[in-house]
Formats: sequence, structure tokens, C-alpha cells
Amino acid sequence: MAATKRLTQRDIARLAGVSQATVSLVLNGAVSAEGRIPQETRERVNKVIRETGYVADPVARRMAKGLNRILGVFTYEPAFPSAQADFFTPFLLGIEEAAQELGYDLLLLTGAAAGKQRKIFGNNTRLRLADGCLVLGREFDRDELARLVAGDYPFVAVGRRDDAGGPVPYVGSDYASATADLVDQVRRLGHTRIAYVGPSEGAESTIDRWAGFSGAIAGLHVVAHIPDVGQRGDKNLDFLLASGATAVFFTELADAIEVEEAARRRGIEVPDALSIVVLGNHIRAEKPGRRFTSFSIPREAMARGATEMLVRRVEQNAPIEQILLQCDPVEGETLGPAHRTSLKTRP
Amino acid sequence: MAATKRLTQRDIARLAGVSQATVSLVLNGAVSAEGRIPQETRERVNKVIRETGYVADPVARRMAKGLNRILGVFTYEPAFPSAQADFFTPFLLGIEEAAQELGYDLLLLTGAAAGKQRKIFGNNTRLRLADGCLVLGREFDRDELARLVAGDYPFVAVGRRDDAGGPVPYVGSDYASATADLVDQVRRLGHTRIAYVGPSEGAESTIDRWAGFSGAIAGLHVVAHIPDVGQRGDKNLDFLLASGATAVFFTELADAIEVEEAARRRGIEVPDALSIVVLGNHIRAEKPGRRFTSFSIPREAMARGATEMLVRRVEQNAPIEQILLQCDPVEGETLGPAHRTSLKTRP
DNA sequence: ACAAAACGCTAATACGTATTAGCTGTTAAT
DNA sequence: ATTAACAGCTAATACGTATTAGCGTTTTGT
Repeated sequence: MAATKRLTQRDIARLAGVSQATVSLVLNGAVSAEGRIPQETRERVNKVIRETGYVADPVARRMAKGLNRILGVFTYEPAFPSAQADFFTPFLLGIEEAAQELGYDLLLLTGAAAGKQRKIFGNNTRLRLADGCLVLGREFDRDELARLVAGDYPFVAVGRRDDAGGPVPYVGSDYASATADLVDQVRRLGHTRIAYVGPSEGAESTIDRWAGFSGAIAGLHVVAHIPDVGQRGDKNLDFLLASGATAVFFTELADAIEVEEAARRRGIEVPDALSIVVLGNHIRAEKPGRRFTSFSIPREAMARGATEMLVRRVEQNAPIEQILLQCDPVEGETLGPAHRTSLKTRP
Repeated sequence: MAATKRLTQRDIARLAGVSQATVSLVLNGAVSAEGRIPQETRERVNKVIRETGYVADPVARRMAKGLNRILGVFTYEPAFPSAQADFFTPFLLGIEEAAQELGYDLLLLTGAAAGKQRKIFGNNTRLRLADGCLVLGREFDRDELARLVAGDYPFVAVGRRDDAGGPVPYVGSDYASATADLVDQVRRLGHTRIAYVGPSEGAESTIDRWAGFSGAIAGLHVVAHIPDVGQRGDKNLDFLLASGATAVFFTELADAIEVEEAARRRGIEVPDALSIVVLGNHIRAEKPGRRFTSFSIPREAMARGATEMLVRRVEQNAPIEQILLQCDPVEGETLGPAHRTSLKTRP
């Protein structure tokens, strides 16, 4: 079947006039002190390897040694649709850079398509092909996560994850603190009536933002909460204005953009009449529009950190860690003092 | 280290009172007709499998089968920095989808490299980790391509490639025909004086566009050709107007956008006073501006096709194929009849 | 009743690498 | 001179699965 036979160590051995074992010994470093193979032989073998472009079969490697210096990457949503691409691209960049530095290759595990969401554990799990696995996605399958936690296969999640029958190793970012900091800033600017546009439950990232928000609102009035995302800007704006809010927190940049545009059309000044805060940044969209007050998610650093953690677990069997990285505040130009708006009359 | 030894078929066999071979036969479907194992035995084995939660080790599976079911994805430019991401993302999406359907995982060789252009050979013998490899990028290294063609490692290029010491297997798209169709359309609309903004040589995609253009211009006057890309829109517009062209072909969307904006600023109507045609589409940028008349490059389909072709080559040793996909026309709103402009006086 | 066929299963082996035990020939030690 | 040590290699085996050849037993055909 297979088009062309793969080169094997036996082939190399024949060409170099040594045994397969010798080829393996030469390949696996074994400082000339260790395995006692003279420089001359090493060079003869290496020459053949160079000339033929031989590389050890990673599958056989993993079979024999249990390690193949490959890290798996599993994404719960397809990694590259343009809608998702913005989401995964910075993570992949960070993973790739870290993996390269650490001497690992990356295997994108395509998993099993199971309707809308993918599955790691399909009929034939390919999970163990790599030495360990990074898992990313907006929303994880809780049962699968529990299976991963229960198993002994090394993995690390990118993004915080709740316990799933045990602690989940992850490198995430601290949405809660970052959100709380923005709330504090809003308070310091004199706002008392605030609103929240975005869900309060769902994935961990959602929960964290809401937790940071609701844990920091002492002394403030949450006069509106619109849990639905993706509604028309005008409708949202109507509701927000009616509530008397002077500062609004958005979980979705797209919603913020719509409301800001609606406000601009009506001559409502941002931030003079209405302050807008976005809980996180997107990669794009920085260009054209308004620069929103928000915080930046250190996606690349998360990915690097997760990769390094995974390698620690693979190579040194390091204990499970859970790391949260800070989100840097983005000052933007959509948050201002609450002066004028505090005069607004209420029905 | 590992908490508990992994279950193997031997364990299952012992528990079910059969041999390892029987377990394997039961696992691998083998319709009850095929391998002649009675229902009763099957059920006994399956029961144990269910109770223990056994899953076959994918590494050993692939080892035994002789195929790793891994496809390499090599890009000549780093794929994930956001600058390049727009270019590669749709291709990667197509590859990912096709690979998933075909049961392959993807080895990502898409990272940064030492030099300016990345090399397949040299350090990156790692390509051979995979069963075969997809190669993509704006510009290929000709020598490397020749080496690939000469070697017996299965690969397929995404995008048409000239022969390199032999035919290169590829799935590309037919820029020449698509461009020629646009030229015909322009002619039918009464234009006689046309211009071309973009290089006439370089990578295959460039050459194909130019070939399609110059092969279809019978009866038309090419009154301007600006081979340089990325110039200021005003400068280009000056030149184009001075030439008396009524329809302009752009290879780069960015150039077209600049010229269109410059025209708008000066009150020159598009397409009434000047028709603009773009030879290909970009993923983004559809949103904000003008919808240009152009053709759409079936990037995802190209990638899918290339992946399928590669799998054919890997699994069935299929012969080299070269496939060009059609580009669908995009009507847009920047190409119109040449009425008014034909009145333009010439110096 | 006896050979032939069918059935139900297993032993043996291949896959490509890593690794350990051990073999051969040379050199050093006593 | 004999033994011991050592250098330089190789044979053999394990890893877990898929697969083929084939073995013993039962059924079928005549």
C-alpha cells in the first residue's frame, strides 16, 4: 500500500556497515563517554544519516521509549475558521515558539467530529500519540476533562478550568482581578450606576468576569444586566439609557462597538455621557474604530506558559500547577468621569 | 511514575479467556462473516472491554499498520503571526477539515526559522516524521522543490507550481482563466483602454494572472502597467488617469482600496468614471469598504483537495496529479460600462 | 464410516526503535 | 604467561497491536 518504504535504522545500518543498535546509539546522543562508540564510527553513521535525510519514526520511538518529543494540540473548535482564527492564532503562535525552544514538534490532533463540538475520545483515541497534550477552546466537554484528569496522560489546559473530579492543570489569565480593577476605576471616577452586558454563566472565562464584577461592586448600583450577546446596538442602548447607567461593562467587543456607534449616531458622547468598558481585547479591530478601555489578555504568554508546564510534566513528572497570568489594563478612550451624567433625572 | 499500568489486549484476553489475537479481531470489526468468530465470544470480549474501559493504544496501532496517519504541513513563511495569519488561515482550515475526515493528524512545521526564508531540508528533516507533507507559501524555494520532486517522499503543493526537474503534484486555482474572464467582461462593457497594476513576474500566481491578462487583451489597449505594488493611491491614480485608462486591473486588493479612496476624495465616480477590477479576493476587508469586482479564490477547497490528493499518494501510491480549481466570479460594484469615460479627451 | 470442509480459535510474526546483556578482540596488570 | 579489564560492537528483546498461517475439533457430504 504505502507509496514508498520509509527509511529505517536497518537501512542506515546497512549503508554504514554497522548494526541497527549502533545507529540507535549514535542517534541518541549518548555522549561519547556513555555508549563507547568511537568518533570515527559515529561520523560514518552520521554521514549516512545526513545524506539520506533519515529521521527516526516518531511512532516507533514512542512505542519503544514512551517519548517522541511531540506535543499534541487539541482544540475544541476547529482551529482555523476565520471566525475562530483570531481566537486561536495567538495561542498557536505562543505554543509554537515555546515548543521550538524546548525542542518539541507539534501535532495538531484533529479529534473526532461529533456534531457541533469535537471529541478527544472518539472510537479510536489518538491522544497518546504525543508525549503530552495542550487543550484549548472556549468551552470544554466536562466529561472528557474529567477523563483526562483521572487518566495518567500529561495535559495542560490553556485557560482556567474548574476542577473536574480533581484539579485541572492550566495556565490561564486572571479575568476576575482585571475586571475588578476596572470596576474600581469606574468607582473612582464617580460612577454609581453601572450596567453589565454579557452572560453571567457559561464557560469559566465568563464566570470569572462576572465573579470579578460582582465581587467588586460594593457601593455601586447595577441598574441593568443584559445577559444576551449579539443584540442590536440601538436596542441595547435604549435599555442602557433608560436604566440610568453611566458606565457599561461589555464582555463582547462586538456589542460595545455597536452600542458606541449607536450612541455616536444619536449624538451621545462617549465617554462624557456614557462610559464604555470592555472586558478583554481582541487581536484585530484595533485599527478602525474607537480605542476601548479594557484589559489585554496575554494569550501568547498563556500559551507559552502552558507549553512549558506541559514539558515539565512530561519530562520531570512535575506536580499539577495552576497558574493565572495578569491582564494588563488598556487605558483606551471610552472611560471618563461621571460628571454630567449624574445629573440625569430618573423616571 | 504512571499510576497504573495501561491495559493491553493481553489483559483483556486473559479476562475474557481468549487469546490476544481474538481480542484484536473482535476490536477491528471484522464483520461476523469475515473473521469467523461467533457472536457469543464477541460479546464476552466486548463485555470485558466495556467493563474495563480499554482503548487500543494508537501508537501501537499505527506501528502495526505501518502508517502513522500523520500529515506534515509546511509553510514557507511562519503561519501564525497575525501578519501572515490571514493568508494561511483558510488553507489551514481546509487541511484541518479534510485531515479530520480522513483520520489524519497534522504535524505543524509552520514556525519561525533561523533565516529569512524557511528551509525544508537541513534542520527540517523533521518533515519526514509524517507520512507525507503539504507545502504552502507565497514563494517556494526552487531548489528544494526540485529535491522534493526527485525524492520519493510524498508531498503535494497547495497552489500551482512550475515543473521543478519534473512535474510537481499540486492543487491550485485557475488564476489565468479567471483573469481572462474578467478581461472579456471588461471588453464586453465597451472598455478599450485598460491598465494593470501589479507585477508580471515572480511567483506562479503572479505569472498566471499576467498570462491570463495578456492572453485575453486582443483588441484592447494596455495603456498603463504599474508593476510596483504598495505605492500611494494618489500617485497611482494620477498615473492611471493620465493614461486614459477606463478600467484598471489590480493584483493587490490594498492597492485597489487606496486608489478607490483617492478617487472618491477627488469626486471621481467608480465605476462610472473608472472601473476597478481586483484579481482575487482577501478573506478580511470584505466588511468595511467597497465591494470590488473580482474573483474568489477557493482556498479552502484547494487545501482540501491537496490533502485528499496527498492521502491518495500516501495510501495508494497514486500517480502525480495536477489539479486547477475554478475561481468563481465576484460581481462586486466597481465594474461598469465605459460610456462616459470614452468621451474623455486625450492630450 | 470416512474424507472433506467448515468452524473457532491461537501461535507466531512484523512493525521500527531503544536498551541491555553479552560477545570478540585487544591492551593492561600481575 | 595468564588473567583481568576494557574498548567496540552486536544479538536479542520489549513495547502493543494487526495479521496470517495453521491447529484441533466439529460438521457435512456421500
